[in-house]
Parts: sequence; C-alpha cells; structure tokens
Amino acid sequence: MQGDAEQLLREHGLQVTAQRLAILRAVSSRPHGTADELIDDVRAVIGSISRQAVFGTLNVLVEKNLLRRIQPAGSPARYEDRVGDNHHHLICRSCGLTFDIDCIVGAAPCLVAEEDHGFEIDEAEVLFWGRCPSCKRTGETDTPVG
Amino acid sequence: MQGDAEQLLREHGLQVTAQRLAILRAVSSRPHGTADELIDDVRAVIGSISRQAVFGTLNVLVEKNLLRRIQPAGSPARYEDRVGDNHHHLICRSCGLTFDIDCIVGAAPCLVAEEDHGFEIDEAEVLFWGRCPSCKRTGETDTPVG
DNA sequence: AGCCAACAATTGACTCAGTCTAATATTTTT
DNA sequence: AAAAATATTAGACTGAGTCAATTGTTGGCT
Repeated sequence: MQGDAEQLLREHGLQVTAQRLAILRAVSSRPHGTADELIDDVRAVIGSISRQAVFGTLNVLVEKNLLRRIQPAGSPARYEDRVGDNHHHLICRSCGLTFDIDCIVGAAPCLVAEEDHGFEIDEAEVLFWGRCPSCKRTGETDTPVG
Repeated sequence: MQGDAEQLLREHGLQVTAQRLAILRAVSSRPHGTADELIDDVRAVIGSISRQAVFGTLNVLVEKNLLRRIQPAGSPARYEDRVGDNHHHLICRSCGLTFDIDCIVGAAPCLVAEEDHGFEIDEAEVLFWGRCPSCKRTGETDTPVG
C-alpha cells in the first residue's frame, strides 16, 4: 500500500512525506477515525507528529478528494478513504460508532429535493442515527458522541 | 402567541420566564437561527440576556422537544420550532442559508437502511448541500458557512 | 399577602476542536 | 549543490459551547 499511497500523492501534485503516508495509512486502517485518534495512530507508527501537520494534511487530502470528511453533530470530524461514491452513514448517538451504508436509492445524487429553491445542489447527505448493539445492551446514557 | 408559548412551557413542566418566552418567539420568527443570532434577537426585544441563559434554555427546549436542533457541518447549531415531523434541510455551503424540505419518501422514518448493523435507528437525517441563488450569482468563494 | 423551596439567570472561568502566523526544515527542481 | 517550492513545527488564538458558584425569580402553600 505504501507505493500506492506515494503514487496517489504524486498524482495529485502533493509532495510525498513520511507524515502524509502515515496519515493516509492510518485513515485507511481506521475508517471514520477522528483527528485525535489518527494522531495517536500515526504517532504509534512514525514516532511523532504535530497536531497541526495532521490537521493540515487532512485538510489538503480532503480538498484533493483523497479523503472524505464527515462531521456528525456532537462529534469532532471523522475521516474515511472511501471516496468517489455517495454512500451514507449510520452513527451511534452514544459512542459515535460509525458504519458505511450503501445508498438505498441508487447512484449519487441518490435523492432529489422536490423544491430546490433555486439552489445548485451538489450533495444529499444522509445520516442514520441510532444506538449500536453494545450501547443498547449496556443501557448507556445519551452522552454526546465523541 | 405569547399565551401559547406560556401554555407550552407549563405543559412541559417548565417555569415561565421572560427569557424563555422571548427565546421561543425569537426561534419562531427566525427559523434556523444560530444561538448568536437568537441572542441578538432576544436582546433587541427584552433588553438583555446572558449567553448562558440562551444556551441553557435552547438545551432544555430541545430536550423537551419544543425545538429541534440541527448541526450542519461547519456551522454552529441552528434551531427551529417545526417539530413532530421529520422534514429535512437544504443548506447553502457559502452562507448557511437553510430551507426546510419536505420528506420526499413519506412519513418518518422516511428512509430505511438496508443493513442496520443491529442498531436501533431512530432518525434518518437528510441534508441537501448546495449553493443558494445569491451565492451562485456573486460567485462567492467556498468559505465555511457561519 | 407573604414565605419558602425549587427552579432559572447571571457571571466568569474553562474546554474542546480547530485555525493562524511566523519560523524552521525538508523536498523537488534546476 | 543551490534555489525555489512546499511541508512541518511551535505556540498563540478563536469560536462555540459547557461547568460551577452565586444571585435572583417563580409559583405553590399557608
């Protein structure tokens, strides 16, 4: 995967650095991770990295469409490397556990608003909210996801 | 409307205060307003109120289901008094302008995930993202909504 | 009407997630 | 190998919201 990641960065006109490769690998091995989780993962692999390098890199990768950012209510942003389709998400209100959900309707844009108010609509984001099996079981209280 | 709001608070076991009434009225006259916008509105009406009173009141009102909170990515939370249905939202990426969109499928829950991963799903939130007519016109840059 | 317990509002410090800026270091190009 | 471009670091800062202690208000009860 290292080679692929390197290739990917070059193709998008980005310099190849150990930090970027590590971040890319961290996102792919922990889909829907938050920036802080990814920082920990990257540190475990390459020893050290600054918060800002991670935020900066995540931002350019999202901008270049190598990553997708999702920002569920009450949670810090999460990142995934599944881009290019418009799949959706199922999120636990208690613990923030997140799954990908394939679009129920079809290809993106999978939903169409009847009245578009003159907007140029580019995305229909669907978030399924609920409670994951383990939070159901423990009867955990409705603390904001983290 | 004053009488209705008062009634509404009492029915939900909440004390009636000038602040709460003003907040309720502010939300209904500015649907999708942010907390800061609502603070300004309330101050214009009753002279003064603390930030915390507004945040605290919005929280209890959301908790009691008198208001609904929406938290679009990149924007502070917005509040509306249209509760009890599961309508959706159309949001401008540039300026945050928000419209209600009636559910395209039917009654809530209007969408069903094929694979629920054992979750107890309670809401399907749909956000249509785009660019409003006036931001299209001015070619305004993609600054985060505010 | 007046009292009092519960509830609400105010004040001010604090947190969390993320951004900005300036300085330094590393890549890539020449 | 040097220059130009780009990336990384450190640390201050911002915005949105929370927490805790104190003061003030509301509404039920004599």
